[in-house]
Amino acid sequence: MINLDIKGPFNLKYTFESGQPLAFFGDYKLDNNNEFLSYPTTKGIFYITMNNNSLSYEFYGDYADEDARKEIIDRLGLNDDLNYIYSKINTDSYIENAIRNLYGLRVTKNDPFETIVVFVISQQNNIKRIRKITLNLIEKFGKQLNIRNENKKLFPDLEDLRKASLNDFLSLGLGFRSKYLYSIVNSIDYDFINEINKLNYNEAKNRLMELEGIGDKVADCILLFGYKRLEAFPIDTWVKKAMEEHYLLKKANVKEIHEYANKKWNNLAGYAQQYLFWYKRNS
DNA sequence: ACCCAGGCGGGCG
DNA sequence: CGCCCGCATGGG
Repeated sequence: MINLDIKGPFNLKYTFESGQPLAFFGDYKLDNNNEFLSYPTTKGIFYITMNNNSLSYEFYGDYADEDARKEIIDRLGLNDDLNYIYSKINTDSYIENAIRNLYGLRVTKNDPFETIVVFVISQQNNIKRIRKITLNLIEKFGKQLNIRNENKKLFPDLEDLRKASLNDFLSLGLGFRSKYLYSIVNSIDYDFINEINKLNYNEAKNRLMELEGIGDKVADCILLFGYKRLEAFPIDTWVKKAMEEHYLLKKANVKEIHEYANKKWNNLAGYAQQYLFWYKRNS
């Protein structure tokens, strides 16, 4: 057991539940005053316990101690200065309500490849089914890791998913997204994934959108949750609805919405988006 | 039986 | 550009 400090407000439940990658392949339980989160990565499995805002963890797999620590800090957004972020995005009463209702929700930084996979699956889909399909992929293509005589599955990496056929994806429930995922895993490599880090936001988004099945919205999700580009502003049906009802007051195209959001919330539009999305979806 | 879900690609005007 | 359609699948 290793302990981690948390600065500022942090709500593990909201962070886990709010439609970010962990919601699609992690496990969360609340038992008395203890919260438990576990999740697989491509290299190991993490077990996190929260009690009275104190966080401890164990991990298994191919991680040096310091890398495991960094994995959790990134994954849960523990280094974000949430009070500063609130001061920048709390611009009006609507988002103020969202922040009050979701106080401590953090934008997570997930593994870029994992994020590409889950958000390609996410299109025209609902959260429950995204999760089911993602767990199917893990079960079928993830490497096995033995922990205390129990066999666990890791998140499949690029090579694991290259072993899949188009029919494999279809049989796991990906539907019309099967051809997208098949095309992507067979056309990118880890250089492609790492190069995104060196590009500015617009360049990175255009690069991602060259892939089949990645459009404006999915590219923004990958940039926000996989690369933690906080200027990314994914516009799905819920966010579009929130923007039209509370901000733009009329139909606007995605370009106008992006400009408006990044102007209003500076380079933290992605954080604002996550609060608007989850708040709108649950109201 | 319809409608929708963290959309995208392609075709048409 | 904007609009419309097909695309798989399961749940309300």
